[in-house]
Amino acid sequence: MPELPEVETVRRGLEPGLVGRTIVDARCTSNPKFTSAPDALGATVEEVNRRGKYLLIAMADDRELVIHLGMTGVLAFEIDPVRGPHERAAWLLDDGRWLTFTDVRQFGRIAVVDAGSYESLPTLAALGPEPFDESLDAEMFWRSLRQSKQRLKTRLLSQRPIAGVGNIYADEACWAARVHPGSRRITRAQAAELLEAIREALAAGIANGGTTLRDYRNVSGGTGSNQDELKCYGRAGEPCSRCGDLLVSRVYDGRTTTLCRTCQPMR
DNA sequence: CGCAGCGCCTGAAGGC
DNA sequence: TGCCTTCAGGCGCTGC
Repeated sequence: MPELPEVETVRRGLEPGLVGRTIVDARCTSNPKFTSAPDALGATVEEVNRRGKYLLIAMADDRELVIHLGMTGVLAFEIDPVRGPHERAAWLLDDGRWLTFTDVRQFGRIAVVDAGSYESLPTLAALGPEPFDESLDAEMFWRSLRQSKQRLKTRLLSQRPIAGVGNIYADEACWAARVHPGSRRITRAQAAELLEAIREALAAGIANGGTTLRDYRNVSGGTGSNQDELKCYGRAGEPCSRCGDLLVSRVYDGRTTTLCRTCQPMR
């Protein structure tokens, strides 16, 4: 499930091959989530940017090609792509290569919008600050968390307090910061610890080329290695590497959550 | 307006 | 072996 580190890895892989290229052909399937892909036809790519989990491909006509990978979206450069059953869209570049978008579960999304106009993508329009934005400090983060009565985990996944955190990195960061993901109120000090833990977890994810549990691939088809470094996510039933107590699994607002009851007390 | 709940979607895995 | 059920989960949408 691509979260910020996976999307950033994809962004870095796309950038050198995409900037300066003009889109000369395009195709898509009939699922409305992907039918905007051909709207980028004729445009020249100026920048490959990212906000949270969204790829924002800036084009010379002041529009943006927005791509969200959803759960199983994979972008790849290919010379002569086999149009497999899961290909949802593809763009032919003026150097003869195709950029293909495959997405088994079709949770991804493609949109072409006027630059910065995100009304059709409400989560992007209301996205919180980038994790590595220096103007985001612990006080601001704590205030944003406090604004809501939602559980901490749910609030993090809303993308409002901070952009780009999904289920994996939320569990990892809460574990590292010793805060309970089901908590509805955390202290200023806990928020400071959590912000630092989120930054460390995401930075590690990027450094390791992302987390590949099943579907995630970079644009070269390779896997990441961060799955080998996870301390909490997906390890329910195994001993906590910090205290030895068994990690447990909970469901909060429909999201499976792993935590250590000893290291992460509710208060 | 905030937020809980649901639906989308398919393949893997587990139960019988 | 094969059928059926459950699960994974980000985000958009609906309705309270």
